[in-house]
Amino acid sequence: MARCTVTYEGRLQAHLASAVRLLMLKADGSISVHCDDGAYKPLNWMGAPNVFCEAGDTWTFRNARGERLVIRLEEVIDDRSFDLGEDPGLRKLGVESELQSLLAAQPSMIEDGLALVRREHHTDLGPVDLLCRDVAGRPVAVEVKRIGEIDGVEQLSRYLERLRLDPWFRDVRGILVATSFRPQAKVLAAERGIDCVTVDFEILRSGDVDQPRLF
Amino acid sequence: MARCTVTYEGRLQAHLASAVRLLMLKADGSISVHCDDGAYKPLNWMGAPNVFCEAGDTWTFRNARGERLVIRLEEVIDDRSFDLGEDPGLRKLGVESELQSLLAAQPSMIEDGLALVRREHHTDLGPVDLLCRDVAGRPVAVEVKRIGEIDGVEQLSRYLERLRLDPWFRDVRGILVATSFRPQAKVLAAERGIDCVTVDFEILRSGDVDQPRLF
DNA sequence: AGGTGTATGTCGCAT
DNA sequence: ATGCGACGTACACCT
Repeated sequence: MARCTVTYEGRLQAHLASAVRLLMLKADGSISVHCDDGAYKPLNWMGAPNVFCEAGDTWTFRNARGERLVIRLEEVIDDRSFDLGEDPGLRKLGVESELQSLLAAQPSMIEDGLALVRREHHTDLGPVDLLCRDVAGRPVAVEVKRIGEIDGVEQLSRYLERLRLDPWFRDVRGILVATSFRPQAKVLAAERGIDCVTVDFEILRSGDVDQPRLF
Repeated sequence: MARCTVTYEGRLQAHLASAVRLLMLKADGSISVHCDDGAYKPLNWMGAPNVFCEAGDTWTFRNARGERLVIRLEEVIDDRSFDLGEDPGLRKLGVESELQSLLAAQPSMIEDGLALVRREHHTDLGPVDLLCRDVAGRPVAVEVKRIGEIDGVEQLSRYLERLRLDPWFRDVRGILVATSFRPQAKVLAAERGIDCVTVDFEILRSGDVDQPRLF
């Protein structure tokens, strides 16, 4: 805890005038500067790896990209150090990768009779989440999102455009699957001839045999 | 500083097994949980505003979106409180807004004879950064980015598509201006008939009369 | 090292 | 409240 000024020069220039702030120096060599508002973002920071240089009351951190963080300490109010040890880390459920594997195991939840051909099918522009075949034998590119937004429509559009250059996928159609949709995404999807399908995590999990449990 | 377990349920489910961590409670009521790695992201957090409930060794934070963060304290190692006061805040230079105003003041830096018609011209799909007219009198939509990426091309494409529905802008062309470009962005821009122009902050600032200075 | 996609992104601004 | 774009986005993953 210290009264300090902070200067960052790198992707932009930033300056913090003198005030009392929390300086957090971590085991990996990273540094962050926090004020008394905002849970998530530090005011300023420098990630690891960086080169630390102490000169009098001035701390300088430099990284490989030529960025520089300079902290001038005017008054150290409190200085404490703790040994935290290794952290077991965060276990997460309900992210896009889980959604994708649940849907890969039960593609008929997307559309009646839909069959999985391949997961993460590679195109020049990136991977198609699920490549399927519908009940009529027509190829279907499925893009999976937690939330259906305009970017997801654009992404699937690019994949479809690229796939259709291949005679095998000339008549491929697209489905955007998500747990919820923004209105604008639905509008754009309709314009592009892409179907939007809403799915539910609970229902998908209840239909899958070996579902993980957190608690 | 405390040995604790943490559970979050909201946009996803997350769980942290028992370990020693830094719990940061700020003046705005926000809470964040930090381990000994990573300058930027907390392991878990709940922003303000939220409702705090203390019951024995268990802290619960709830927000309006129905998200819930539960911290179970197993051992408090250190508990300190500091008054930081108001922070003067971060002053920044070199962000997109500065780039846009520099270019608005000197549109000829984008292309010879280019003249500004309007900044932030509104379309149904969002604002066009700079609406201009070229030396031949043809309308030009300019999208300004610090870094030219594929998203910027998509964004400008959407604006152009929408503008061209208006007879006044039937023959509008697009220019993406940035201080640097990703190769993929240039490829997609070429496909879409969009020009890419690279500019330099230093040169733009030197051509502008009242440029701000941080230090 | 560079490109791409995800995120409990956050944050600010306009509607 | 929601939509939308910027951010030193960070971060994991892949080539």
